Amino acid sequence: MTTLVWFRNDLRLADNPALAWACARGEVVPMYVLDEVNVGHWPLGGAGKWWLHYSLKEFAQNLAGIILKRGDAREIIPALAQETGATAVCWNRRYDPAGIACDRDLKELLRGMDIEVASHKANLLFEPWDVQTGAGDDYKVFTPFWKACMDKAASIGTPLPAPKVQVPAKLPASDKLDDWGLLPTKPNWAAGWENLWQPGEQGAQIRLQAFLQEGLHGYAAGRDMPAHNHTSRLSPHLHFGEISPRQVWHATQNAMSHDKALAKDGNKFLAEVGWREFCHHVLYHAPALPEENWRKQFDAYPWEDDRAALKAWQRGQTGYPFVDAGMRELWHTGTMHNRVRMVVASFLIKHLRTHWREGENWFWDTLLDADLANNAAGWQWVAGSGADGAPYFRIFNPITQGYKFDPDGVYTRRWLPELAKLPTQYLFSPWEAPAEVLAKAGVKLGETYPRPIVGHAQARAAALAGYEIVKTAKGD
DNA sequence: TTTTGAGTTGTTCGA
DNA sequence: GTCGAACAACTCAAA
Repeated sequence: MTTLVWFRNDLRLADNPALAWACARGEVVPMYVLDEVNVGHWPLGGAGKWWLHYSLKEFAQNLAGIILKRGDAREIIPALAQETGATAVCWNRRYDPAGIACDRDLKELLRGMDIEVASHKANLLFEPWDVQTGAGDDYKVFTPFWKACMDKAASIGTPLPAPKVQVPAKLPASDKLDDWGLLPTKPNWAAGWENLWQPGEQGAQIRLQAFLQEGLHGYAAGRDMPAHNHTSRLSPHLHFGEISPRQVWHATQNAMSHDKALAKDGNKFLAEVGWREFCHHVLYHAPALPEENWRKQFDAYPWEDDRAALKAWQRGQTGYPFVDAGMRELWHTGTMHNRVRMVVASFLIKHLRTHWREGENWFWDTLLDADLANNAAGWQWVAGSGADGAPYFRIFNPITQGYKFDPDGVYTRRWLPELAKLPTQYLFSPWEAPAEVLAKAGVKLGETYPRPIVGHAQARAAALAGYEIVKTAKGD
């Protein structure tokens, strides 16, 4: 019996329930659809396209063939099922609103054609509808959510091995990956990225093992220091499903069981995986999360619309070195350290009083790990409009944050070579440096590096004043 | 139903 | 220089 396996963000052989299910039935026709229709407001961003290209390239090799099609999945899948004589179609579930709607339509369509349809849990540890409060509601605060998850950790189960995949000798015609134009050309802003990242299932496993061996010990404290290698850097692999959260969970538990000293770091890391679960939980129960304030009172916030300021932020030219370092890391590598993400997001939202959606859009286009749930929930969290959000008065001081989390200035100097010779004392606020110090470091403010586009104290006061308006606004 | 305790990641001010 | 309190009240979740 032939099964059509529709791969989406689950580009892996191991621990892939849909693939395992299909293999148990017989022959497998693997396929991927570059669907630019069923995406809501969120067509794949530039960085994501780059990753997808290489991920698909490796995946096709591992599978010994995959059918690539571009277009509306609701038309392509039924047609291909018919062409291949598949008696079943299966996939792993996704949780974005447009994807859910598409899958629902397809299910009905295929069943009407007398084709069996099976969807599987693969990309989350816990289905969003399976985690409920005592009253049967969805969770809105992380800590009790994760506690409820941990109470049923036994349900996570064991990762599945990679199955033996029988692909028919003759597959229907496929697009050529290179014809999809997923890689940037003019200009090639991703030059050298292949040295930084290894997209694909193998790269994901290598990354996980490297993290468990080199990064996990000391993770709880080290994860906040952007100059150190204590973060897992698994997020793009997880986003594209080259590794499953269940594999991450088991490997981490395994490491913890062999070294009791890893308990604190391991649980902290798993809680971060828990935040990924929480973000998906929130998105599933509030599908407008990427577009609308989760707390309606924030509709009253008096946002600024300063295009020049937004551009300065995007380009890493705000005059606040810690912020600019992060934005340039993002542009040059397709990622940004988590601590710095919070600082740059706080700066855009609170210092520049720019709507969080501007930041969300920029991250969506430039982050390799851009993920609808994580991105939306993260930005709303910083804005204070989201689930379990930061209180309004938490306004990161971009100077203090630099001193605190990049005490030697290693990270900041790496991304701002024009300030490399500045003593650390002035690195995070060069405008405070005496003229002779600037001269000695070869810094000309306003020429080699910008003056701050806003004053910290002034911007902070303006942000707080904005929240006064939110405070008096009615909820829904 | 009502009550109670708690809530990822911070900053500033004044004693 | 260090340390605790204030920054608001609100919403959430469970007892």
